[in-house]
Amino acid sequence: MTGTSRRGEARRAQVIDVALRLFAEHGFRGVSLATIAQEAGISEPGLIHHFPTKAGLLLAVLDHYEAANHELILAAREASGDGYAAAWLALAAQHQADPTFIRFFTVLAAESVAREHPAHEWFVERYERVRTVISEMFAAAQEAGEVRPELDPALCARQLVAMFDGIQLQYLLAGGALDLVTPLRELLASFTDSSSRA
Amino acid sequence: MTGTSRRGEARRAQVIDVALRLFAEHGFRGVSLATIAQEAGISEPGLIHHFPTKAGLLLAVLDHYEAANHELILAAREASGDGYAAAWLALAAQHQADPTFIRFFTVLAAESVAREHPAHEWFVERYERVRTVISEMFAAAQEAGEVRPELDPALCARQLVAMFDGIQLQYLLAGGALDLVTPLRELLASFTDSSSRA
DNA sequence: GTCTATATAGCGATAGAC
DNA sequence: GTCTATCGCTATATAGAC
Repeated sequence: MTGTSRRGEARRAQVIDVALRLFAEHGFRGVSLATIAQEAGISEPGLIHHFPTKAGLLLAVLDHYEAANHELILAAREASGDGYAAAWLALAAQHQADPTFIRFFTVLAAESVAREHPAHEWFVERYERVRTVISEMFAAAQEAGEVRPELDPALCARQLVAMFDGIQLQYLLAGGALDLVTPLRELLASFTDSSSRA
Repeated sequence: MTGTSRRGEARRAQVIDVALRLFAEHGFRGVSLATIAQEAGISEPGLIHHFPTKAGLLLAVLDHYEAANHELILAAREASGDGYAAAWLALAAQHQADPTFIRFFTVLAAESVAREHPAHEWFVERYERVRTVISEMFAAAQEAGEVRPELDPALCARQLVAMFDGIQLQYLLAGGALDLVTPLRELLASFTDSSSRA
């Protein structure tokens, strides 16, 4: 929005970091710019200087952490050899250790169901994109014989994403006293081989 | 809160009905008492007379429709003979036809993740209760040979609830252009018999 | 039991000095 | 690029007449 001085960039990054946590804890409507500014150690007009509107700030946070999440997935996939499933489970475990991420996306996704919500279009497009990517991943895995041939990759993708989101909600409402990984691992196991389900 | 005159009861029911729709469309924080009063054809202080606080109104709506949902489940179970799975699928199909219900619970559940949210405790207890009930249902079905013996009923319950919630979120963000029932039917089928998965 | 009128506070955003 | 000061709006809730 403004210049790209080193100090300005640092400020922006700091604000985005604080905004992630506060949006995650209280939702978009539940937190004020005054609170964000205060927690970031900046005045309210100072914050507005970097992010002219509250909606713009939210979209900046969404873009920033969606990119960060994408890098986590790529890294997890690299680390786990080439198993598509292991990468997702590693991602789930990582988010369980630091729930700010899933808290943010769980709360904001549901809030954005309202058509007038500033992130509505963002989340509509995000879910279409995620379903497509994962569906293609399942199709490739099926081709490689890692997924049972009678399954529909698109349906598997919808199921995996749904259980991921739903189990995160349960995790958050249970105050973290719940395992994120096991339900997903069992679902993925059911995609590969019926006899491998524990 | 006040007397229980017939007219008063009708007003309360009317307000609860309108509040369900508005909370579903905009969330708790996204709608004002003025809007609810206007849509219900009542003045704002008139509404406050019946429901002294906005939080109290929300809890009244939650209790009312949780009870209604419980009756739907019992009716669906009655109608579908005694199959536990068919009842859940019938319920999903019914909510797909009129999404107000799932919209309300999806939006409010995520919003209530914030600890200061007026419905936080309500949803924490609700999910514990739901998981317990469904877990017992799976255990009974397992005893009857309808669920594979090596599965953990509690884990199946968490998975079913999670996929239910997650698929509802996708349904809402896709503007209703998605099937709610199929992903759930496939999951339930994987619980009973591995060869029945399409 | 329902209304008009109003209290009180917090919100996002702007104007203009430095 | 950051500040002080403030605008205009909307929110929940209350007081008191009818």
